[in-house]
Parts: sequence; structure tokens; C-alpha cells
Amino acid sequence: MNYPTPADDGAKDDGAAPASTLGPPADGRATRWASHREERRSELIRAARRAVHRLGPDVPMEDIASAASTSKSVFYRYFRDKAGLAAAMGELVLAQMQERIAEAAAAAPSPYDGLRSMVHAYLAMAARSPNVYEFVTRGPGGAAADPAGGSVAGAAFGSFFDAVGAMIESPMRRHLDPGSQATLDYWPCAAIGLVRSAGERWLTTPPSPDKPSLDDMASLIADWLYGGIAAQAGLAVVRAPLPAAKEHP
Amino acid sequence: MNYPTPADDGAKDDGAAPASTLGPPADGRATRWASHREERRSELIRAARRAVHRLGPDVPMEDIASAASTSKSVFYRYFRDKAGLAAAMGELVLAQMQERIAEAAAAAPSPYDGLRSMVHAYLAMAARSPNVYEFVTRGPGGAAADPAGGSVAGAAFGSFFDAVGAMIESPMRRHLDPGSQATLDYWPCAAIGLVRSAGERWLTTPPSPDKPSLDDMASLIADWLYGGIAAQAGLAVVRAPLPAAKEHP
DNA sequence: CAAGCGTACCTGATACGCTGGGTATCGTGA
DNA sequence: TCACGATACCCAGCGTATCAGGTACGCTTG
Repeated sequence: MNYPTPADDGAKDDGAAPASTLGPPADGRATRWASHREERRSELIRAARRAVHRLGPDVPMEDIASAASTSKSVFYRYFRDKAGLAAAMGELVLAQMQERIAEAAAAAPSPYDGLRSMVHAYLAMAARSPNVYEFVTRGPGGAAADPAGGSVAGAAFGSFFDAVGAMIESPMRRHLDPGSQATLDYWPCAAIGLVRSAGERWLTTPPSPDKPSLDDMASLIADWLYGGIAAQAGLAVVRAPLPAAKEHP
Repeated sequence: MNYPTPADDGAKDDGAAPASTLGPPADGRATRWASHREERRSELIRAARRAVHRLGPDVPMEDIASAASTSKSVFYRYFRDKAGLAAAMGELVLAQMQERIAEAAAAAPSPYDGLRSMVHAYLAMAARSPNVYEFVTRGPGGAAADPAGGSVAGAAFGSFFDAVGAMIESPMRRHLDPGSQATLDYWPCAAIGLVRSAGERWLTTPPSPDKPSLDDMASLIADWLYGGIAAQAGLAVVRAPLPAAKEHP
């Protein structure tokens, strides 16, 4: 017997709309659980995040469940599958990331500085828990988080990188004339790829005196990115002289 | 009972050295198979490539084997595991790619054109068989082809992207002063990530009038890459006029 | 109005099916 | 004797099914 709300792992439903615009019944027995479910769901996500952080990105569902001191069945009632859990976790991580970026962006007037702080936030997130980062990005099955927007069978799982891409795209629109549509379509994705690839290599580089710091790495990457796009955006390639000093007059 | 040559899937051994530098006996019964093995091995790789091309990147080993009209055990004698097969296949694909690049690079004097032809070759390879591309890059398990050079437990499987990275790095050395070590270390990897990400998105974009052609895409990507690195390399951003005559003089 | 029964839903546990990677065993041919 | 190649097998891990509790809600009944 399936539960009436199988596992709506899109989490698209808003927070607190108990029961007023509903048609006929509004049965209290049914609505009673709405808030509970939501709370439990995020609790499960947090527990899973901890488990992945400690046990690695390949931890089986059963171990995740027992780390949350419950059993698989609960997780499979709240998330369609392991990829669904990963996606939900990605949203959480990304939301935290967005907070940090919003702070940083407020203090960074130029587009270049905005870009750099985004890269910085991304790198910092990944470095804080590589296991969680890997679980969220590469997905459990390996096919979850492809950089391509749409799966063949319009399954539309808004995965981690799609969200990041959207985050990049909107500020870009203001600096790029609408003629270059292809750039607008492909650059965010390309930029993510660059950051991801360089970032992951940086992450797995063993610490050594030669290894760049997080700040250095963020600047390096932002330079590459910015140099590549600035010409098309018609922006002067004036960069702030790097973290230590402030920007040009 | 293990075979004396379990499955040396590194394929680091050179092409045609049958048996001469071996130590004591050079038993005819033992050496008889050397050339056979080698031949069979590449035959298996080609068959697997065909199978993956037709059946998709998630095809099970058993189906690969039967598509090669043999059985799993043969593959597992020639390759340590599925990832080993993928790596071997990657080497083959990459070797073919390198040929095409060598041709193109010969006709392209400027660094920019060299870069663009590399991107073009990469994209063309991916577009020719997306299934094979995916199998080779993302690897079967999902963890095989990470952009990071070394695994934690120095397993050193020289995977696809490592080889591509090396291919980029050597020409770069000539244009970049040795002061910027970090750039030399991380840029090839970063560039691959950009190409990969944008390329994969382009690959999976359904054909439409707005979709850029392969040539356009290669130019677009090369521009981004080149703009990002040219400043550090101290190169003028002079580009060859491009096939289809793009904008920005 | 309150006691009581049925209802709707959640929980956590165990057990199962199934896919697919990798291995061991065996007969066969040069 | 050696490698070959097919079959049968083991096992991890995802996802599903089933079941016995447990708790708040709501409808009935006295």
C-alpha cells in the first residue's frame, strides 16, 4: 500500500500553508503531519550530511539510516531514491553558500570582485567537507549531476550545478548585451566546469609549501574566468590588485 | 589460481617487443602468447567501444562481452575491472584524438589556433559518439575519472583527463615564464573542466536553429580560455580571423 | 458535553528481489 | 602444460514490501 504522499522530494512546496484554500474536507488527521514532515525531512537531511561527512561519499543507504538512528524505510519514504537525497542535500548546501555569497557580494562593488567571492565561497564549501561535496556533486550513481541542464526524458531534477548556473547567469545579464546569446547560454556552465575542475584538483593536492592558499586559488581562478569573458562583455580588464590591497581608485 | 600476468591494464608496455629482454629462460610455451595477447587486447577494446557506442555508457560487462561474442571472464583476464577497460578505451580514443590534433596544429602557427584546434578535436570526438565519450570520461563507477591527478592510495591509474592535461601542459611551458608555477599546475586541469562542461552541455542541447555549430562552439570556448590565460602569458590577443567571421575586431 | 471507537498517518524493523561487478571452477584445444 | 573461454556462483547495495505498534484527530453516541 503506497502512502498518499509518496515522497515529494522536489521540496518545492512552500512552508506554512496549513489548510484553507483546499476544497472539500481539510481533514485534520491528514494535515496534522504537514509541519512534522517538513521538520523531519530537514532533520534527516542534516543527519545524512553528517553521516556522509564522516563515512565518505560512498556510504550505503543503510549506514546513513542507522547513523540517523532509524532505518532505510524512513529515508525512502522521504526521498525517492539516493539521488533524491543527494539533490536535497545539495539544495541545503547551496542555500548556505548563497548566504555567504550575498554577504561577500554586498561588500564587493565590481563584477570581478563578485565573481571572485563566488569562487571563494564555492571553494570554501568544498574544502569544508570534501565528502559532502563529492556526494552532492557527483551524485551517488554517478549520473545524477551532469552539467547538462535537461535529461533526455525531461525528468528535470534541479540538480546542484543547475542551481549554481542560474546563480551566475542573472548578474551576467546586466553586463552582457543580449546579442551574444550563445555566451549567455553556455558561459555559466563553462565557468562552473572550470571552477569545479581546478577546485577539485586543488582540494586533492596534498598540503605543501607550494600549494596555493584558498584565497590565492580563488583569485587565480577568477582571473582566468574574468579574462575570458571580459572582452565580450566590453569591460575593461581592470582588476582589483588582489586580496591584500584594495581596488583601483 | 592467478595467472602469471593477471591483467596489466596499465598498457604501459610498449608496442612490439615480443620477448628478448627477458631474463633467464624465454620459454617458447610462455612467449608464444605475447603477441597474441596484445592483438587480442586491442581487439577487445575495439569491440567494447562498439558495444558502448550502441548500447550506452551504462551497459553491463556481460553485454559488452556478448557483443564481442565472448564472455566476461575474457574481459576480466585482460582488464582488471570495468574501470580498467574504460581507461584502456580512453587511451585509444585519445590516441586517435592526438593524431587529428597533430595535423591541425601543424597548420596552425599561433598558440590561439593551436588551442582552438584542440578544443575542436575534443568536441568532435565527443560528438562522434557521446556514449563512448561518457563511458570514457565519467567512468563506470563514477569515481574513475576524477580530474585530480592522484588518488589517495597512489593507485595512479593514468586516466583520460590526466593524459589530456599533459597534452596541454607541454606547449604551455613555452609561452609561460616559469615564475607562475601555480598557473602551470592548475590551468590545464581548469581548461579541461571548462571545455568538458561547456562541451557536454552543447552535446546534449537538442538541435535547433539557435544551437551553435561545432566550429562556432570551438571558437567560443577557445576565446574564453585564451582570454583568461593570455594576460598572464603576456601574449597579444590577436586571433586568426576564424572560419565564420565572428564579431569584436 | 464527554467518552469511546474508528481513522489517517507515521515509525522502525525485517525480509526480499534484483541488478551487476567480480571470482572460482571446469572442460577444451594447441 | 599452458592458456583459453563458458558457466555457475558469490556478494554488495539499491529499492520495495510487509507488519506490528503508536498517536492525534473526528465522528458518533449517551
